[in-house]
Amino acid sequence: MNIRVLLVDDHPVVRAGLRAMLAGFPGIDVVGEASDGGAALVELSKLHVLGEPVDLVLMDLQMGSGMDGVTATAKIKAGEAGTPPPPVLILTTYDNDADILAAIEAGASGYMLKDAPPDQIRQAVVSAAAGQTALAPEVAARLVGRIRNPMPVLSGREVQLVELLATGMSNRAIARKLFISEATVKTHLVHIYAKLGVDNRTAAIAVATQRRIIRGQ
Amino acid sequence: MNIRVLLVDDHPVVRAGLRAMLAGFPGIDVVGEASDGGAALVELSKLHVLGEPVDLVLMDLQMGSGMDGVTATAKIKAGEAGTPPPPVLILTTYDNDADILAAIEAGASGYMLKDAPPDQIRQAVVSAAAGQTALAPEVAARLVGRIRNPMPVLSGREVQLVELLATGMSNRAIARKLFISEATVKTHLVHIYAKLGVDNRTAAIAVATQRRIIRGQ
DNA sequence: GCGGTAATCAACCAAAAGGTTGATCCACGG
DNA sequence: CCGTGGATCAACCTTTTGGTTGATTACCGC
Repeated sequence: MNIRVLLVDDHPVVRAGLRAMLAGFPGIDVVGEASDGGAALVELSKLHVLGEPVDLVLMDLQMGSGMDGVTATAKIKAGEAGTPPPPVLILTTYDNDADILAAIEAGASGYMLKDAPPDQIRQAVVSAAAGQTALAPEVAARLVGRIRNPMPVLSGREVQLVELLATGMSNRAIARKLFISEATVKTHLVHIYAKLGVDNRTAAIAVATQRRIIRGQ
Repeated sequence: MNIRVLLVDDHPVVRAGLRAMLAGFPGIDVVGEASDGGAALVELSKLHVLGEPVDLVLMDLQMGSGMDGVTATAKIKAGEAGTPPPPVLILTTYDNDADILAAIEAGASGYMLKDAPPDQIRQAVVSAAAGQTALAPEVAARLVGRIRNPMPVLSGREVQLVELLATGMSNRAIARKLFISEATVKTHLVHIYAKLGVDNRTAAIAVATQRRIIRGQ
């Protein structure tokens, strides 16, 4: 029985590339495409009622418009497409802590980088479809590094704070955005500064960007 | 006579996608691939001595490693591949002012976005190979908007300030580093905030990074 | 169940940053 | 030669951040 894959990426070029690449591998069939998370949910449900179940969703995290990959992953895992939730394999361009944490938290089964060689992508697809976890070597190394060196590591919430910091938001704005008090924001910041070895928000952004805790662009 | 295209992108997936997409269009042949700018120059020269000239280079600007697209474009236009310089069409993910300007300055004949529909890409390839300029609608709109409403430009000193800002230095530290008073630093910052349309240093860093006034990462 | 960690909030004070006004000096161009 | 804009500085005041202390809730692992 072949692995039935749904592609989700907002770039037609990338969808064509994945389709062409996966077509070269026996045992893998691309049964659908979608340009964003919302379309993916619709496509999943459509394929389900047609009796053509999807074994694996291959999805980019960053979508230019429409529902983003993290949200879509969470909704798929929650069964909101009206289907038994298939594994979701993230295939994206960047490897930073924030993206990886968000994807795993949302229920992704794997995290691969787009510049991976074709065979690595093939293996990841097969593993993820079989219910296993598939991580790119770069990603795996990051996670192992975190475990080996657990002290200077930011919690998920703290990473989220740093991301908002980097957009230039004030403490008040962050508090409103996260529905918490300014006092809590300040507490988080103090912890973040201590962990990163800095004493102000701009230095925290600089260090977090350099350590690839957040993405610098 | 078909248009002979060389693909340059560090993502195998994207190269496969472009190859598959262009294969569907009559009159266009992909005659080579390269994973970065340096490899592109080598490939160009190799195809030249083989008597298989390239009519168009289709290239991404951001290459993970190796020579970046802007440098490669400039070198191709300077004839450093030992060939009559073919037109270079940029096909990339982002539409930043700085990227567009850099590409055009380096001699690119066009600037398209990867999320463009296949037919738009086809038209751009044909136009660029014919020596015309091909701009994505989003890019054209940006350039026109820039002319109509020119963004205030930071002075050299101000850019220098923003660079130091992004390293996380305090006003006092910046003052000492530049041998000026804190008052002067604050004055510069006020001007910078006004020009960038923000009201604090982190937002200034975010905007400056996004506009590629400084480099992130 | 106990101890650790994460997340939440409050009050307070000190330090830094933000905003305003006004001023001097210098270089460059019409 | 006079205006414009860049770079420099000062005084003053308001707002935001940073640093500390202390406390509650909840979950997780042993």
